[in-house]
Amino acid sequence: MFSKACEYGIRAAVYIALQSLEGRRVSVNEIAEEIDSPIAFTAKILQQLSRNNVIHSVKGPTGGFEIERTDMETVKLNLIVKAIDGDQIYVGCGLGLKECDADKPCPLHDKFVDIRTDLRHMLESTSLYELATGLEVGLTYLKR
Amino acid sequence: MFSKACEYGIRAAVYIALQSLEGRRVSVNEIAEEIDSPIAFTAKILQQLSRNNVIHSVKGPTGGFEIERTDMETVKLNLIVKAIDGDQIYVGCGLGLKECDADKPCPLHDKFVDIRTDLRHMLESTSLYELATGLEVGLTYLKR
DNA sequence: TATTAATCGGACAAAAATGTCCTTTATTTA
DNA sequence: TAAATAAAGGACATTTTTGTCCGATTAATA
Ligand code: FES
Ligand code: FES
Repeated sequence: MFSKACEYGIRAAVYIALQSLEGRRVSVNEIAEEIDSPIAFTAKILQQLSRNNVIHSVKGPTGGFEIERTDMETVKLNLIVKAIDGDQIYVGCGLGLKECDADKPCPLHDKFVDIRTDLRHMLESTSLYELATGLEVGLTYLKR
Repeated sequence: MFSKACEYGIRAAVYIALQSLEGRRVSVNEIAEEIDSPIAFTAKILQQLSRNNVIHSVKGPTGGFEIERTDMETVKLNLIVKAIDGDQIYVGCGLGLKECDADKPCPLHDKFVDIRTDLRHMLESTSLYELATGLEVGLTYLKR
């Protein structure tokens, strides 16, 4: 469904949000440890998210990654997915035709669009804050 | 969502079903031409589908691929997807945790499972016959 | 029976995704 | 001001996916 990079990106962003709620700024090393992801690869993904203003980075000692409280409510998952995986999942044809076009649809078009629309709505309506608070309460996990 | 191999596999199976309805057996070359896919790669995928009894192959002159009329009604898309992509899309965690486990869920679990379940039901209820007849009527396309 | 047409299967090649390493840059603090 | 710390970024390595090539096998037909 999502690329590995995107999965790490979402998990990392949720972890950063969680720690930002506590006023803590976190390093790549801590993030990778807490979400069980490869450090250097995670660093690349965090750069992407930073460039796309999903998270905020600070260089130097006491530096690290954080998310403003207001951002973590306005930033929805679709922003992260688009930043990392692009928009193929939102606009691409389920059977791989060059474009998804309702005027010349593939055999699966109608049924596929239903699913894709649900997925899009879900991603557009889910904020980092919502996911982080579930974590905070101890109901959900970022690694196993 | 699906791998390229799986996309080609579904398109190929639908085309074979369509031609089998006309009593025609089709070659890899014709299939690849009609669904706009790489010939040799398509051949590999057809082998997989043949081994998994999704389609039937016949060697030698006048040979090719076909699907029994009864099979094309009982074979649902989930069989093709499982044969080619495995079952990660059915059982995997949306955020990439080692397993998806409702007892120790990732932050996205509930929302992701809803989508995944819809997708699974769609694939389990859609037959090749259904997709092929849409094509036959000229409402849908396998290439663009 | 020889030729031909088709899939099968294995080895290989190319491209994309995933992952690593190392140097540079910015910033804090001693 | 020097040392230490942390992200940024570029080059490189590995793995997976996608795609190609070619000889072996099977079966129809002249
Ligand atoms: S054309 Fe295939 S999903 Fe729309
Ligand atoms: S645990 Fe992540 S989707 Fe179920």
